[in-house]
Amino acid sequence: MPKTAANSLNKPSSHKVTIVDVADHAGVSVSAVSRAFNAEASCSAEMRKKVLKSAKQLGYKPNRLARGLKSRSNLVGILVTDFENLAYLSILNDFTSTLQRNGYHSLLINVGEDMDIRQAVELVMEYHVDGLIVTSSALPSELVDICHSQGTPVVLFARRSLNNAVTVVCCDNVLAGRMAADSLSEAGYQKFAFIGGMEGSSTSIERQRGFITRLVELGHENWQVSNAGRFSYDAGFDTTLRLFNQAESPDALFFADDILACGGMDAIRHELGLNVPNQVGVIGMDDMGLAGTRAYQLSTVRQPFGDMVQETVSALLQHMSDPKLEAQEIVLPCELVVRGSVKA
Amino acid sequence: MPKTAANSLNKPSSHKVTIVDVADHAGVSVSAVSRAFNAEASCSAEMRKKVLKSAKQLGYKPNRLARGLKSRSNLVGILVTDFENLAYLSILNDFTSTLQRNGYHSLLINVGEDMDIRQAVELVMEYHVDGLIVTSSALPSELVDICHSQGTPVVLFARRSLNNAVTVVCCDNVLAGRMAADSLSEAGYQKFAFIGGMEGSSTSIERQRGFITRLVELGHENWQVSNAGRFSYDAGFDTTLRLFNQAESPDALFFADDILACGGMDAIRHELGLNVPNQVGVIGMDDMGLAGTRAYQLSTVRQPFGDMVQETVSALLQHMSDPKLEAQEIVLPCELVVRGSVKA
DNA sequence: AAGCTTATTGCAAACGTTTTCAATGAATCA
DNA sequence: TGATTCATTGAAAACGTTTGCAATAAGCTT
Repeated sequence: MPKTAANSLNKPSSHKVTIVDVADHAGVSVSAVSRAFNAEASCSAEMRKKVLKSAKQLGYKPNRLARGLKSRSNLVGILVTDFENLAYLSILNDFTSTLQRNGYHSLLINVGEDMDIRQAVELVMEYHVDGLIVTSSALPSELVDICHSQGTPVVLFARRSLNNAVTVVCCDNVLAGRMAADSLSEAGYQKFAFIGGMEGSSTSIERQRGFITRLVELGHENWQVSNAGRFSYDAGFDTTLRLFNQAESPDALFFADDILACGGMDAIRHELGLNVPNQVGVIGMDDMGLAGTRAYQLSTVRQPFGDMVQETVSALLQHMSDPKLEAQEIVLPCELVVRGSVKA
Repeated sequence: MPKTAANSLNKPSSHKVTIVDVADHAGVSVSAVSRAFNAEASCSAEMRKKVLKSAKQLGYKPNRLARGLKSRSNLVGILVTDFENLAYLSILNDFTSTLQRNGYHSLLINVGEDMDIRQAVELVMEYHVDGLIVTSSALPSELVDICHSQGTPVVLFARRSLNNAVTVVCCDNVLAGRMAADSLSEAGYQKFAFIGGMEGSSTSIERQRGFITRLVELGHENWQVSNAGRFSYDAGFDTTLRLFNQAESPDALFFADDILACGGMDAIRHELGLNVPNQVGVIGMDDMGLAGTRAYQLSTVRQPFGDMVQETVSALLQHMSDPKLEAQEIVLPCELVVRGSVKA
């Protein structure tokens, strides 16, 4: 006899047990049960004890959807575009665990081909999330307004905003570029190149600006800019190859991203047969795990992702508890990590 | 004057616009509006048109929490432990986008320090998810029962189960181990070692079993097993070093994971100064992006994660539309990817 | 043309919580 | 002791949907 999944009668609490079942069993009102489950509500210790006992006996678990209808959903939307950047795995790890530790849970939205940023925002609003985190992506101020009009706070992660009505957490990408320029210049390299990632990416543009500006300040005139089009190993590899096939090859490269830099280094070493760091100096950005391996020993400008996540969640929590808190811009410092890809 | 976020009156639809506002505006019943928004419901074309027009004018968006109270939430829980394995970024990318394409959204739960697997399952049930995906983790049959008793289908990803009441999608890890053994044996290596990942990980154990069993079948007697304790670069590096400091060093290594293998290769090349593949042969497992770089050129047993994700979602959707569909075990084939870390 | 199916609509009852309000009783103060 | 606060509780009204049921209208069949 094929048994259907839903009607097994093995457990004492067979089907769905609700708040009223608990109330009946404990001989108290529904409101009392509700209050027993909400720490901040007014409820005597003995009442709470009695209710929780009944709840445990019956196997009661509150329905978060129903709760969300009247109060908060405990859901936070996380909008992610950057599934190409390996650093995002650990970023997601940090976001989810930090949010969970604070009693919130992650509605992860993949904004890409099938879903643009505005659809994504509208979607999470339909789920009545208590807060929204937008990673590495511009957010039209019109969408910020939608969120604010519903009382939903938003924090932008790793992305500066033109719109100053929204809180952002990022690092100083311009400064990062300057640090790379200083480091390569000090090491004695002469012919510089910047290799950018995705076309129009604001982070890429800022890093480029800092890098070039600083080179000019230092009196260098031999520099060029190239664009890989994407943040990927292959793009870094190919673009670097193209760069060295031109009339004048550079001898110092700053890549907008570590994965680009790894691709570039492999092209330089294994395809062009040049020595890093003696013939060519290389600096990446982010300090993802791969950068520290013996195979690459990549010098890089470390982006403090861990701290950035903490700051982002913390800012979001603040905005949630105080809706009239005003937007702020939190800029964390980058750090140059010196390894073997630049001359001493 | 400090303006509170929620009471701006710039937009025609200032506060929350609900289904009854739309009904009033369109001059129809609430039920009609509901049906207009649910494709499968009985509703005339003109009615739907009229309703959608009003809805758009008022800026109405259905409340998914309220909907979830009576019917489905369109939420799928994804339980992840493996934030250390870089392959999971692309896996998450595939899961979220595939689910979205089918109208479902991802409640991503990080099961780790603060939240064990049973808390995670109970949590997603509180959100009344329509389905549950559990990645690389054992699921006690008691928890499977909880889900089934609520009518929530579950699919295990990349993990075989002792419990045959639950659908699983995985690859044949034993066969993977056998393929690695065949490849290293054919290349002429003599002294074999298997380096496992996390203690007790079923995938690690199965790969080891296949590897060793096949070696024995092929008549080899010189083999050993070591355990890195984790699936990480450093663990692979250190464990390999230890292995070569023993009396008899191996000349052929099969690692339970690509990242372990990369750590191991770096130890062999840069610390021990040995040549890969001439002095030592190395095979990894998964074929994550890093394996294909010029720096590593790692031969590996490819796990078809993309297909596995598709099969997982597809199986979940089937279970959701037909609750009495019985559990199945979907085993996808692995593939040996030959690169430069094994002699020709 | 009368009866029969079928598609469309509205009414009202869920769905499982939270929260306002008023009521009760205990405790504090003068 | 009587008046006053204060904490605790219950009743009932939301919260914004979906859906079973009955009613109506419209299209077919004979």
